[in-house]
Amino acid sequence: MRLREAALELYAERGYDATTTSEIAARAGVTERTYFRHFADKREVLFDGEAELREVMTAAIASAEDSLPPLSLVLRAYTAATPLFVAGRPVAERRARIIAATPALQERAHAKSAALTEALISALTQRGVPEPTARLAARAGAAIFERASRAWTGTSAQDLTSLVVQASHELRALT
Amino acid sequence: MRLREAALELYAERGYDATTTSEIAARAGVTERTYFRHFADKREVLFDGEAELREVMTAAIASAEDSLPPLSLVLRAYTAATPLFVAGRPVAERRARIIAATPALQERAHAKSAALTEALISALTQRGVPEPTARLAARAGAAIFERASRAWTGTSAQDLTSLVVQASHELRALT
DNA sequence: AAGGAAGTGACAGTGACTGACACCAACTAC
DNA sequence: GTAGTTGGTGTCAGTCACTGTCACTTCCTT
Repeated sequence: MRLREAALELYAERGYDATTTSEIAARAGVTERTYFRHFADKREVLFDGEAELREVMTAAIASAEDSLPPLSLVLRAYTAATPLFVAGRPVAERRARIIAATPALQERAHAKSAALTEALISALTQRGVPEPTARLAARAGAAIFERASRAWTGTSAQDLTSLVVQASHELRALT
Repeated sequence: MRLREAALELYAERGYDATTTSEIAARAGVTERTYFRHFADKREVLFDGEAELREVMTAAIASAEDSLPPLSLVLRAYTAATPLFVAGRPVAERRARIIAATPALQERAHAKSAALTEALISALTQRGVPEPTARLAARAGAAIFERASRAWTGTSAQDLTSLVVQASHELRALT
């Protein structure tokens, strides 16, 4: 979508607050009205990989072996999504800079990851995990993955999966 | 503040989307402009206990005994804040209903609790806890407290602190 | 009494977002 | 082939969240 690219450019060039949706639309060669037919609001342009991510991760939970404990299911979901992260790397980096500079976008980012966590919880409960346990597992998994992910983008050398395992041990050590 | 009460009433009566900031101001007996001198935006009226909460919790971490491990510090912070939760109970309940019915407010709520987590992380690192460990502990603590808090509002019978301990064991069992 | 700080009202302006209607392609049915 | 349907778009008008600016009051200080 050209709107996405246009927004990415403009937000990077002059900042989120200083760009109007009308400008984004203009750079993409369409009308402001058309912009709002594709994205719900000014922020949403930067957050539409989410749906695919959610599907991949919930599918990973749904199709995992029966023997796995809840937290492993969650971690499995995250590692199943690593191809998406790797593929989206170049865009994700530009995006991250913009979000880091814009409180309104950070808010949306938190909402998205909260929604993702809810989706994982729902995938777990559909497999029979009781809801309170599912909540705890999903949030623990998110914490573990965030920790691993930070280490990953920091060094960018190691394998993500092994970093996840390592972070799990760290969490275990904390409890 | 009368603006807070006015907003609470109007959001409950006709819903968040269907009330204007102008109406809130009018019910409080002031101008819309005055509303925006007190609150940054239409959502913020419902979220200003946050500052006090953050101070109490970070102070609890800063003033705890030296021997406590990171996760205990975080849980200590949450239990230190329970008087605030108890005191704010009646308002919190009305507030919760409104937030549950309004995606925009849920977004803000997530942002607030993320900001709180960041504050706890910072309080931990100021005590010498390395940042990655602090992040993990803060997020684990948040997960534990959420679980305990849900059980608390559900039954409303038991002591919150013991529910926190119980939730900690649940998390330990998951790892 | 003079002056400064803090809170407010009035007013004008920008920009995000919505609803309604018309237009134009491409594809389907008959 | 023509009619109708579907999906994407432009246009226009309108609402409302939010901001900058100026003037005014009140209260507190010196």
